[in-house]
Amino acid sequence: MTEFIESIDPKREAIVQAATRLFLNNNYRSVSMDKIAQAAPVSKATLYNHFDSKNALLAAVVGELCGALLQTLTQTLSTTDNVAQNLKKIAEVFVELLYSPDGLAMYRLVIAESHEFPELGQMVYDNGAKIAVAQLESYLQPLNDVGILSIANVRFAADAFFSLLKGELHFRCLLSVQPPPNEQEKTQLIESATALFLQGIGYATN
Amino acid sequence: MTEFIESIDPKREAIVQAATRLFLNNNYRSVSMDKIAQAAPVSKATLYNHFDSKNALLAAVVGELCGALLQTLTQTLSTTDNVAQNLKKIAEVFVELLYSPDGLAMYRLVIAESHEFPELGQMVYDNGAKIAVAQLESYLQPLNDVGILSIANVRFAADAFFSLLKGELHFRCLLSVQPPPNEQEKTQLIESATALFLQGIGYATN
DNA sequence: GTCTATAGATCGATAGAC
DNA sequence: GTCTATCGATCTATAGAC
Repeated sequence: MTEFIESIDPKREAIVQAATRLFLNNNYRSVSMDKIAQAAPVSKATLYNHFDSKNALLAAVVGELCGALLQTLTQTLSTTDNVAQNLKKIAEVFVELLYSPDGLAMYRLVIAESHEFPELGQMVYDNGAKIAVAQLESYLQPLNDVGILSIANVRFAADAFFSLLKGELHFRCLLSVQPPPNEQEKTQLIESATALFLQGIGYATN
Repeated sequence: MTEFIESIDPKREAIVQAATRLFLNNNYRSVSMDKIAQAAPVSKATLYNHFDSKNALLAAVVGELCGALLQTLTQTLSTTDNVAQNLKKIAEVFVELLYSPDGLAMYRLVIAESHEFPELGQMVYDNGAKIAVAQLESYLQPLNDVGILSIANVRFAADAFFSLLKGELHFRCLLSVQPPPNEQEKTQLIESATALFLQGIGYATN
């Protein structure tokens, strides 16, 4: 059995952290390598010793963000048999991620750059939405088989649940038209979305 | 009665058109004023004679795009009394806009820049999603009052319908993870979303 | 590996002739 | 209004000392 020892390079870590903060808080294009080096703080030569290019640094940043994202999404859930309760638990994790300042910033960052840098989009999708939808799908499928739910297309239904949670509110937040929702607004969103979804897939709440 | 005569400046028109094409096809930051002037084609001094800055040019571009957007969204609809049919008509217009190459590109452009340029987000929201949701809301409200529908929150329901149409598919397209849907896929999306929505708001299809 | 210093290109914006 | 030419700043990336 081989043992993997992650050697942690403190300079590299500092660079990635500084770059992450700058990329999320500002536009990728408006952040220069000088600013990143200054914020780390390291010299620019050191920066280029660890990362071949600015694009490579962005890939590393998004990669590490995806790691954290994946860890949050795959945390265990669903301990009760109550479908509505379990859906709300899933919703809470998702909504917390989606409307967090970093979550919104990552969304903006990746959407802006994925057109000229497709690997980014693939990475975020595979470690985010894809996992979430697959999890919900594998939760709904057996319930549908047994007849507790009556869903025509389970895959579409799983998509739909997250879409309802995203909603136009998420769009407004991305456009900086309104600030992220507070706890009360998030709870209300989850309630409304869950209710419409459950009725939409033929589950009678009571 | 005063008559307004729009004097059309061909140079200005050429600049806006060239800038629109470049901004939509590439990242705003990676498009230089030199490239825009070259594509128009005009000299850079002429460009700055018509627009004070690159940001002002972006505002003009997005403003004109919003004009076209608004015109498409406010086109008359709903001639039949069939709720499902009317929803599908609304959905068709919305989906066509949302997944068109220019629609996706505009989405990317505005999301990327609205954080450092909030007027952009406000403009697009006021002339796009806001109008669409308001229209659907004013269509659903009387039906709900009469009891044909049983919606707890009409505003949320209107939001929800467009969210279902957007769905994770839109996210994947934005991330360049998959190409925009073809006609068949769009029709299927509209069918699935409408069905789930109608059942979710308590409308019995038959 | 890490630093200082700088190359070489390109950026947004402007001056001055016509 | 439109052009050519260019300014000063800033960008990504690298060279060379230690």
